[in-house]
Amino acid sequence: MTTAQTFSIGALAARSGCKVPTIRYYEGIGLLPESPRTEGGHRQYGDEAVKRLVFVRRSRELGFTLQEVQSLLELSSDRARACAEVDAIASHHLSEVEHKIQSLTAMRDALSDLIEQCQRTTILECRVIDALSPVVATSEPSVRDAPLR
Amino acid sequence: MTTAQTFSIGALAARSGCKVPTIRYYEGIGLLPESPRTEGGHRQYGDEAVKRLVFVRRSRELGFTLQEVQSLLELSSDRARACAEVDAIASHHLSEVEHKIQSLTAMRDALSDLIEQCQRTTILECRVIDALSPVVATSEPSVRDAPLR
DNA sequence: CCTGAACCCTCTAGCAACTAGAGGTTCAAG
DNA sequence: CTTGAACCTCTAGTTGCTAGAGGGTTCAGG
Repeated sequence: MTTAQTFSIGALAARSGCKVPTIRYYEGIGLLPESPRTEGGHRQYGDEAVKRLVFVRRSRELGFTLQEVQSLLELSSDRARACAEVDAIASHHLSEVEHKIQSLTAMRDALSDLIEQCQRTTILECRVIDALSPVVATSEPSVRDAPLR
Repeated sequence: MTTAQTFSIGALAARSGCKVPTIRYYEGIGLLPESPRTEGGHRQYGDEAVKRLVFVRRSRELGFTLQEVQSLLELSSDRARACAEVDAIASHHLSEVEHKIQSLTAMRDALSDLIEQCQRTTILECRVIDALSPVVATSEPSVRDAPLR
């Protein structure tokens, strides 16, 4: 007899690997459906909730935004549908991740260069501070044109 | 005669590469000192402000938090001080950056594996959805123990 | 001197994705 | 029945800005 078991939000948290407040938060923003309640108002869950929540957690671990997770969840429920949209979301996300890796790598290289050069003496000679400190034209607004943004 | 020139927040933005609201925000949180004002209440800046702001912008580009930037600014003003603290901040930040790179790289690898495996058919066979969807024990709370947090 | 455009002002609210806390209620074991 | 753990809601905080409303100032041209 595998009767449909229900369990509390704490148990769901333990089974899914999410924290209790996070689950409530997800429900609040509509990522999880509102659960049935006990008479006293406590949330009750079943195995479906665990599945959905683990799906969310894994997606989050891969760096998908909650918006993307929402879309993935919707798409995943329609099993006959073409998975091109899933692919599009994943590919787009992949390129964002790659972009982040690139800028972090650039940061890392710049930082380690700086740190290496620093001879651990005084601020006066610190390469780190040096590199951050700009040399400003003594008075006239000559740099006015630079369209930095 | 290089008289001390003053200029508006817009000009400071142009010279520093920061946006106007960002400058006001920095002032609001105490990262920049309150500037003098014109009679009408407009902020007035000089070259010092440009230096400080470019320092901030460069630090931000290297990924330092505003807290860290604050500390770096304070340290940098004391030119006789040992730069060990600067080094500590930078090194700590470097290790955080490296850590982020690692987790993003792991994400990237997992994602590109998934996407590669997906044969662009239907959701039913989509590897991406597969990988995200958990296989849950049919009823009993057997996984209860996992102390994930 | 006056007008009008371009700039400036403050204040509030919003984003992502939670986390923390206050203050109160329910559940389940003993 | 009592107790303490777990649950409830609600608000506010985090980071680093950005956007908007609703207004005031500045300054060059006429």
